[in-house]
Amino acid sequence: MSGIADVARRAGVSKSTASRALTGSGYVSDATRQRVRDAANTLGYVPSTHAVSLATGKTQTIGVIVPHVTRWYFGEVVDGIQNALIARDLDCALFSAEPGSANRQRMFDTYLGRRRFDGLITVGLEPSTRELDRITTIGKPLVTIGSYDAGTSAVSIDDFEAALRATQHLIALGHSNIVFLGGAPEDSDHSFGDARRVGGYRTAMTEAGLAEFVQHIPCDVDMPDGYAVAVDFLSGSHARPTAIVAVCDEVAIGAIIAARRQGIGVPNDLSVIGIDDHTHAEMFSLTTLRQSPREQGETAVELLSRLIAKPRSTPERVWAPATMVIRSSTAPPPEPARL
Amino acid sequence: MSGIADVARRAGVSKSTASRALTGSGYVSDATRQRVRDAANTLGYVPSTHAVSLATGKTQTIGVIVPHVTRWYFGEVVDGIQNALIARDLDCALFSAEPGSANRQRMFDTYLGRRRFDGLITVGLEPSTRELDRITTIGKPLVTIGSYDAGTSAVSIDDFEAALRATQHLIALGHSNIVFLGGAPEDSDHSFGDARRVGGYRTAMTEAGLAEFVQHIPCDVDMPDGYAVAVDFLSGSHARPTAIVAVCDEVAIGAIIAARRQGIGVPNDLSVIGIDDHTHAEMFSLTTLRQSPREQGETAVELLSRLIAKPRSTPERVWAPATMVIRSSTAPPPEPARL
DNA sequence: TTGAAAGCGTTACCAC
DNA sequence: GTGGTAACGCTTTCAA
Repeated sequence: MSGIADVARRAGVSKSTASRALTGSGYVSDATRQRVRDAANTLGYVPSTHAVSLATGKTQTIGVIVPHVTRWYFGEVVDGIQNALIARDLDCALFSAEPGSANRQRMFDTYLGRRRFDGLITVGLEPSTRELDRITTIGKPLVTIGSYDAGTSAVSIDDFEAALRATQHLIALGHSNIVFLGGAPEDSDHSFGDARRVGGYRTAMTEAGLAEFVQHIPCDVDMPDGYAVAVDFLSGSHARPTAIVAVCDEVAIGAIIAARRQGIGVPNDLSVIGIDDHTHAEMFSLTTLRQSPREQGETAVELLSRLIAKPRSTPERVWAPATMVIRSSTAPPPEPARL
Repeated sequence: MSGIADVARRAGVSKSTASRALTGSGYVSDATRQRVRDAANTLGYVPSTHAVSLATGKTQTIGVIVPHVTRWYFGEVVDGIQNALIARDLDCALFSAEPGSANRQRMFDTYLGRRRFDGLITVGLEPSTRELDRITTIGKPLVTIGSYDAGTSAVSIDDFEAALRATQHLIALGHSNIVFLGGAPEDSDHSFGDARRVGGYRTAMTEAGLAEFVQHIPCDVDMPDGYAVAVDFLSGSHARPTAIVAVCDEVAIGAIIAARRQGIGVPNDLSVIGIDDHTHAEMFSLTTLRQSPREQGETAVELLSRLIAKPRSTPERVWAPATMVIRSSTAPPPEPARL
């Protein structure tokens, strides 16, 4: 574990010169620079990041806050962030903030306060006002992925438009009785992306004169609950819808499985469209709006790096693309419905 | 951003006393301790971790190496680790090491060398000998989850026994033509847990005098590939097996979906058993051996903490439990097979 | 029980 | 171009 002093001695220069040669800041002759580098190499010199941090005030770390890492979207984003970070020689400190957990509170109180990061990326975070307040008073650059939008730098798809297009696709196929499946109930106070998607659906329906058919069936945003809720309402006595817009692919897939279980053919009896293009979407021939959380993670790192380099620059809002991928879970409604 | 000097001044003591009072090391009178604490509180004092690290040599961070975070097992483990870490006031530095990626190499070379962690947890890592070498020469405490076993502290289920029991369950139901689905091919050089599971299956079959039926069908360890490969061999012309032992639940679920698609009834025509008790297992009524990656993560943190506290202590090997959860994807073989 | 001062390993300012 | 030296913010002897 040799330090910069050892390197300097071996290269026959002072610590300051060695530092300059190694970090590339300030004037050093090419000859000395080479000597210092050689010395560092043969010594296997690795700078102590603590010392560097203490001296520079930079941590070379960025913090990532994520509700949990087990849902597809979050996992992909984290992997994307990781990749971008490694390429830039930055460390990734992961903080999970499961909604409602004691640890979340602790994380906000203790961890954030330590400021062991040069910048923060929050993914899918739906902060309470108290939490939001905490985050902003930290005073570190911040980029938000796929969640709230408070004038900070942010990247996400346009949730409203994605759901709008998904719904319009169904309408164009001839459907009228279209249901929106998934997300928190309308009156819930923390519904961010979900709520915008419901909004897009609602608007598409209304604009097409189908306001009477508008129906939002809330459920947890995961496959098992999508399945369970779909089983329930598909077997209900009311007029079964001919199409479903799901809040995301996981819920869509849950619905497809539910339908199959009940002998309801997809897409012949029921069309289903999702949002995401989940890894499993192809397997279920799911028509969906593709987004790439991985790339969103990379983009966020890019924005954050810029913010760290120029702290006073204005926040940027990046709209990630969502492109329609038509597979075979959507089709025109069955004949009777057309009458 | 007040420092310990400010606290000391406000409490009317020296920096050293303030430090002792706050860290709880060394003698301080109760009265002064209280005064220092009050001062720290009103000032909102947060120690600079860099300075602390520099002075103590401890980083208060533990590193977690994981291939990626998008598979169920890994995601759950990481969440478990996170939870345990937060409770101990430790930071989590995440390193992804996707097999074969350029970043993996970079991570091993650069990141590990920085030693910005007091200990390391590797999850499902299947290290090359070069990588293994690198990890051990780091000289930091190490705990391994669900992967190789090199005399270091480790936690995982007994893969061999889990597959053995899964297979025996099928045999007890009356099956003979039982296939093992998933994992790397036998001759692959990096097959760790998978290979042990194949071994358990093979042993159970042999012991039951069913050696002639032994058949390992490799596939990637995820649902889409389990599905694809199952579609293939279930529709093949050869005698279809009456039961499948899947390397994990994701593959098992893929197989179930494949079977359904082909009109093969589960469990009437085909029994399927998995290992994991994946979040989706219940939804597919999957019989499986339950393990809790979350708890394994927590256990690993516990082992690691002990190792960090007493660096010379001997490594511990923890076998996580795997308990059979019988749902309805397994049943006796169809009549013809019994003859 | 307390305080002064010496590190910990860098960077950065300021002379030379 | 280069070297001396003072930070950076804390912990930890060692005296008192």
